Amino acid sequence: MRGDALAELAALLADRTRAEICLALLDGRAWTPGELAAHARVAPSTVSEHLNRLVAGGLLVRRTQGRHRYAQFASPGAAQLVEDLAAHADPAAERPSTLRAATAATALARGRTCYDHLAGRLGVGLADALIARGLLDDTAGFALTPAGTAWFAQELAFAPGPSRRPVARACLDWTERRSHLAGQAGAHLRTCFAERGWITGSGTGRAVRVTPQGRAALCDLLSATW
Amino acid sequence: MRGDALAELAALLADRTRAEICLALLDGRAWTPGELAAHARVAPSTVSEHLNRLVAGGLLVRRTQGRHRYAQFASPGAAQLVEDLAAHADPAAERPSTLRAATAATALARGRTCYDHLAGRLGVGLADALIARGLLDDTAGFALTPAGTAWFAQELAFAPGPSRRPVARACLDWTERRSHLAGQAGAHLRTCFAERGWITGSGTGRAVRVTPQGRAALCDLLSATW
DNA sequence: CGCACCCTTCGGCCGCGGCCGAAACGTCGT
DNA sequence: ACGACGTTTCGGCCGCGGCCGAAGGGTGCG
Repeated sequence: MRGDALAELAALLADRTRAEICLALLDGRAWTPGELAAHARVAPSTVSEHLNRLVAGGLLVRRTQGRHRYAQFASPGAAQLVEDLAAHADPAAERPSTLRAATAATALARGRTCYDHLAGRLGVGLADALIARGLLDDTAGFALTPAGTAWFAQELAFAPGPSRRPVARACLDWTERRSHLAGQAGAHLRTCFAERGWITGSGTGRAVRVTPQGRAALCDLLSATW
Repeated sequence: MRGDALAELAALLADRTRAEICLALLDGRAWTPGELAAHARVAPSTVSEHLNRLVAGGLLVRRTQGRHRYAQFASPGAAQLVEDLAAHADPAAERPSTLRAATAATALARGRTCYDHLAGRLGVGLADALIARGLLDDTAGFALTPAGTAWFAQELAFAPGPSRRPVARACLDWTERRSHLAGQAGAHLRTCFAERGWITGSGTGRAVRVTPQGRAALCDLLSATW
């Protein structure tokens, strides 16, 4: 293979600010340019240019939502690459990872929060189940069907608030590469499930675990199994 | 962790010439600056500076031998890092690797030639066995003991040639991170073993396999098992 | 012992690229 | 519709770093 390709890829991470950005993104969240600028202590315009390069290089993708343009990893492989490099660059930070991060990573992949809603395999699985039952329409983004609106109201006591925030919205999942449910309905799932004791935050991070009661309830409610 | 460390590591590979060097070194051989300069099409002085950076960064180590100063990877982990990056930079080149390179890599780690002598676990194991039997002295580099000289002459029909090349020399092994036997005696082991049918070159590369007869003979000769 | 060769260090040139501020664009909220 | 805000593009500055050629060691060979 040509060295140019390798050098080009490495150059993406060979800048302090871009490295800082990728390290921040390693938490799996999607960050806005403004957040990243504050985090890396540079001007927003600078971050914008860096994001352009990282996207062009295939490491990141952008998702535009209102006046925000979130950035996140393009693939688990890209994130993995950054993690490998970071581990080699700072072996000390790897130590606590060896066992803990491995389980933490699988826990995050299993289920986690994404801002205020549920993501990971749990989030994607929920969305799949809702679609399969005809409660969620995924033909153009995500939208609750009439049956879905009724179901949310009856089963989960959900009534859309007056906010302009969309009721249902598709949110691309980093680990699963598929969409999970965000928006008011997505946020309601999280709070409602937590109130009913169906899910618990496991550990300090954003990982989420389904309780035995939750497993039974969800199985009953959606014919879904976790 | 700080982004600086990650950026610094990535910067090592973020240059076309350095990337070319590392890619060349991926074959496990130790290259001279001159060879690398010809390979990368730059002046020797340029390569020299690049090697300085790569060594300072911990990716490479140098081994000086006569008027040559060979460069090779500092550790299997460093080589792995470059391979990971290269695979991500050029996924097409990865395809033939998936199965073949995996087995090839283990084959190389098991036994291979290093210029004209034996390396890998095979080479390191041979050196260990010779030391254990008091035939090879490793207190200051490698040197044949009187018993070793007699043993090489009797068992392997080895007589040192008139060349100025040292009879025994330690050669740092890339995969094993320990020394194997080079020099006239090391080269003789290889040719003699091959003549007797104890080893065969497996495949097109530099991988070497011990034949069943070789296994028995070596076990008999050195109480060593491969 | 001296020549030839390999490699390194040094000095200088040049271009790439990161940084910022100003200005343009689009979205949200009133 | 208008102002506020988040983001991007553009222009310009500056410094880092890759490149080479020349000069200076160290090693091997005759």
